Amino acid sequence: MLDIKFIRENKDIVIAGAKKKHVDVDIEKLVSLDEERLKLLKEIEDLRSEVNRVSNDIARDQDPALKIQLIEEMRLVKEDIKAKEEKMKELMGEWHKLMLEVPNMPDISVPEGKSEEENQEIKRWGEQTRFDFEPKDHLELMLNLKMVDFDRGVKVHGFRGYYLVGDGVKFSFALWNYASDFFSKKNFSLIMPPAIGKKNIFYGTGHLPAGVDDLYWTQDNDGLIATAEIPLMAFHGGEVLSEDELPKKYLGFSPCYRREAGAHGKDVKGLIRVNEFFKFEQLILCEANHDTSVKFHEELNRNFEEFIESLGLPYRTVSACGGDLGRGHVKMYDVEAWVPREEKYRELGSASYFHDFQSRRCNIRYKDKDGKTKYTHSLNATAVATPRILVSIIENYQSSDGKIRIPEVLKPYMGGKEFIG
RNA sequence: GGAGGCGUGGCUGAGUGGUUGAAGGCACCGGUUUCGAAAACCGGCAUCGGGGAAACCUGAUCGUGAGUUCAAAUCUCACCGCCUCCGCCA
Repeated sequence: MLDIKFIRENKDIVIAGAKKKHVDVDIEKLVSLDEERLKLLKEIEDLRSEVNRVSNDIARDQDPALKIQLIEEMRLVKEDIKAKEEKMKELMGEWHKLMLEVPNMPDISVPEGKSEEENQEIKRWGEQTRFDFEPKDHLELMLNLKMVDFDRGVKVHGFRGYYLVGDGVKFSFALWNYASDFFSKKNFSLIMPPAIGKKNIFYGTGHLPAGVDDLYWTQDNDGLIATAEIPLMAFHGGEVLSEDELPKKYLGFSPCYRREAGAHGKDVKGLIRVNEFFKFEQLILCEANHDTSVKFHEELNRNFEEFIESLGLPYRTVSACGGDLGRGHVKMYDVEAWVPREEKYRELGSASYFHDFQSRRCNIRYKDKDGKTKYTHSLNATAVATPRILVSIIENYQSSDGKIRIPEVLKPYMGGKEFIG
């Protein structure tokens, strides 16, 4: 959520920002609605002020006739207030709806573009893996090695259902333990959040209102989290932190549930796009300063790149274009790993920053050194998402006999074994 | 799931319809005192909006939301949360 004052005073910037993100929202309407809101607010408050004043007079005054007269007068004023409040309620409903739709402003460095096709490559690391044999895809490899069972997965969950079995499970644990150690060394505190959350927390990160159909809902109107980012942001919701406890760095680990409602026909096979998976997520709350946000954004992204490098996966980093950014994002990098069979880079995770867009919605503030209360900035980035990352590891580390060489750094977590299979 | 109790400022704790944004205490900040400190004494100390250059004026806030009333921390209803007991359970 943006500050209405900012929107009011920088209408043109906000309109341009929304346009860059290809978000259709009527800023002109919001601003004129806000003018109306302030005018009505003033009227209501003046009337209330009168009621307050006269009510005190009534309490003090001893003359019963005068009392009755004042009470009668106030009854009329009350009716006036009621009518105006009714109007206000209506107006606020629309005002709020519009406010939630206003996207955060993308950074000037964000490339123009409508969809992910126009994301801009900013870095490449490693040689694209080539084989002197016909490489298999992860599906075939993992099925042969009995790491995954899709037939029974679909039988049980339906479309996008899967079981991880045997070494598929072991490999996941290895990655989780490795990630936990790797990021803990970078001073992130481990958290396992609730995966079921009350509806309001989903507004905090910006997953609502736009993403209703992508989330799962329980009969109690709670939602299943799509990422640990959601409960991690809610963690300090409503709190006022002090500046010296910032930055807060958290490494959340949680199951993630996504309906992938808008993705029918996309990635229908394999482990790239599934309805439930596990993810370690980096999250930072820091002081409200653009340069600080940028610094931590680069740091988060670099952490993730280092992690991928340590696994020896060739990757590229792209800067997401305006149209590919979520509403709350100021800027986002995607890290994409090389998938040999498809001969293309596929997303492994992303790093984003939000300025105070999320903190404002979550009401996370801090007292700065001058004692002023401000909204923190927030950032987050993937640490590792399984089973998606298995796709690129399995395909890049395959040998001609269908075995999978285990990446050096994971060996200690796989009981020292060299190969799967 | 059943029964009961509770929710007031950073903490504690008064307050059951009328100048109560809220007594008292603790904590905190400033001052007096002191070589310095403690103690004592004096003063200050909620948040978020609106108007204003400012002084200041004004609205809202006692878990949340609605209602009754000229007037609500106080009365009514719903919801949320916490505690105790019973049931169920990894």
